[in-house]
Amino acid sequence: MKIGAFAERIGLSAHTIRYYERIGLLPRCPRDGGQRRDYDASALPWIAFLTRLRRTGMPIRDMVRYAEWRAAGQGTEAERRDLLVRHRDRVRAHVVDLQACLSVLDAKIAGYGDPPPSEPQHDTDTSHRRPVRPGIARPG
Amino acid sequence: MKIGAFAERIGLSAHTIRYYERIGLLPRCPRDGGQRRDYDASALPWIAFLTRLRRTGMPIRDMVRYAEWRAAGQGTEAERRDLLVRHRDRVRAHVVDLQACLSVLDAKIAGYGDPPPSEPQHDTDTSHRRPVRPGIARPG
DNA sequence: GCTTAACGTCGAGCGCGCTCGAAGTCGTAG
DNA sequence: CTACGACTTCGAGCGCGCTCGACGTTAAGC
Repeated sequence: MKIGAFAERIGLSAHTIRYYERIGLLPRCPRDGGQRRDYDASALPWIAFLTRLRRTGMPIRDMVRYAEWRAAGQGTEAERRDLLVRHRDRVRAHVVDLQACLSVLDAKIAGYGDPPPSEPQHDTDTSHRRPVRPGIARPG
Repeated sequence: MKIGAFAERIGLSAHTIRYYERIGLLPRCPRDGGQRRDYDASALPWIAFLTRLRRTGMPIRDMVRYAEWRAAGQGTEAERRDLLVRHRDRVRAHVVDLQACLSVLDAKIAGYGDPPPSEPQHDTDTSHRRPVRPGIARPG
């Protein structure tokens, strides 16, 4: 599988994949005839895990450390585990914070009242909505 | 309250506060004797809300749009509400994704097994931990 | 009056995570 | 044989959200 098809499959650009290989996130991949990258499905789980680390906000330098430990093989399990545990704890705290922010957002939105039905809604059943009360002016 | 004290109180740098004012996130604040910014507590709720928008990942350009609508006053409630609703929906989706990633992380960490008790733990009660099973080698 | 620290404006710079373009190589379709 | 498009390496550039430094002014304490 060439890098273009692979990129499309995993939802990254070919540029990004080469960049990841360059900085050591991805191991040097096998080449066909010595030049062009040729991927197979065995690379997918690792990349999927990497993208999860990214989406959860792990800095790339930490991902690189993890990748180095992984490449080093046995003897690095404790470090890898610690890194993941610390990351998980940060992510958990972040989720808690986001949820708190969400309730603030909900309150703010409720303070603006229901939207005017100027455009017909796709969902025409409004029976579940709370009655319209004109919003009281607030700071913000 | 001068900008230094204010900055310390809200947890932003004076540089950042001036930057926020420059780009229109904060209204031009009253000056003492025409020059130096003089804040009072009435600015706090708005800044707190702004920092929540930031922490939840709203781009600054959207925050500026919101701030402009807020400054424009009445007649912009629908726009403000829509912006917040769209943002809230993105944040909700993000939280869902983070939670999914967290369970992957948990599984990965579990795959490394319990950490070796080389350092004495602060929590010496280990009765709640699952029994030690040597980790099975896995990719990653 | 003098020192000093906090303030002011302005614009440049930084760290991050890509993103892109240039310029060349290769393999296959027509 | 030719054209094309996907690949290669390399290094520069970008968008974001600050962050900082230079340099001048000003108010407060001694």
